[in-house]
Amino acid sequence: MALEHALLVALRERPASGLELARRFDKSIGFFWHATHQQIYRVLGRMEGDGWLTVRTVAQTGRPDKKEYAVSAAGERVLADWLAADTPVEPLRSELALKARAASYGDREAVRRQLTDHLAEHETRLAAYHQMVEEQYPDPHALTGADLDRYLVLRGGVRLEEFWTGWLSEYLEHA
Amino acid sequence: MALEHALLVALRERPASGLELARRFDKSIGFFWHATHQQIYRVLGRMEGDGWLTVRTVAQTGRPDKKEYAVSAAGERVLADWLAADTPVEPLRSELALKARAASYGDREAVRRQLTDHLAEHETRLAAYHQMVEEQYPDPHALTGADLDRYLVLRGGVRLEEFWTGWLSEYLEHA
DNA sequence: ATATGTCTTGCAACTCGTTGCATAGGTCGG
DNA sequence: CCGACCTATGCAACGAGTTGCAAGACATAT
Repeated sequence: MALEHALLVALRERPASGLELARRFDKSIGFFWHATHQQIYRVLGRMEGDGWLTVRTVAQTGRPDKKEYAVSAAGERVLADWLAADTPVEPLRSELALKARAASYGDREAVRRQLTDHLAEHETRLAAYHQMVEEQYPDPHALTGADLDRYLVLRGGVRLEEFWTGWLSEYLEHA
Repeated sequence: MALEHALLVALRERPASGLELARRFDKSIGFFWHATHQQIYRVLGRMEGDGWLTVRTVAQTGRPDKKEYAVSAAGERVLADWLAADTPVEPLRSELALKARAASYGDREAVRRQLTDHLAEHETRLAAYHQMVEEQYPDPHALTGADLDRYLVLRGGVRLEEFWTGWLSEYLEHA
């Protein structure tokens, strides 16, 4: 029930088409959210039907038309209501942690290999996030408002990758 | 598609009934997994039908009978195969991070309040995990095999809560 | 002009998970 | 005995999310 809100946030930052949103969800917003294009299209349609969004067809040169969505006044209210509502502490699910716990019931070396692969992947992401911080936020102390929020969430992405690399390193070192 | 495997792990550690599993999933295994009892009952039934589990009805004093499930030989094979299979890096979803990013589109103070609540909750969990480490693993260096795995996953729980408390503190301090 | 590719949107079927309710056995207090 | 409550299992309906496929618009190359 929260993809709607993720889309409202993304469209509030900048109006976009379904495919553009799908791409954006693989990037900045994607640190803490993810969605496939089908899911996005379906929900966009429902939100438009509910009057939360306005659409306009945009002709493009060399490409098919696109439908650009923007947040309506009603959508703004939905967004504000959601922001004010309590947020449950989300339950976690990590298949990898489950495998780490169960390693002795199968091929322990195979499990180690997967943890090693994930460690490399999270190290790559961590480096990418660090680069984003350097390039996009050279002077964090000067930030305010939405820019500061986005920077601090990116910091959360950095910290999350540090959690993964730290824990996986600890496991691989001791087990 | 992985709740099956979580149940195999839990039942491999110790045979149990549906309700006992539901309770266990709120505790140790629950650091990195979660499931409701309905979901558990349904999947247990399917797994039994697939021959992954064996059942025996256990009479209890002062309570209704329970159906105690255990992993069959076929279930052992499924478990081993799963442990050897690649694990995709799981996409993350955090409604709270989304709200942090969107704070300027609504009542910023209300968002801060939620982050503060979550910070308190994660500090509580962190303290509980630390206590578990002290009580259950007084001498980590002596651990091996499945015990060591369980300890290291609990360490992951500690590190994850440290991520949350660290990030939320940073956000609240600067935004 | 035809084939190939890619951008954009979308449908249909399926699995997974949650919520609300139901049923049955058993305890304990009044 | 009756009502309230706990344990244990389960059904039905719904919503959310994924996967596979399709179709139309436009571009480029052969």
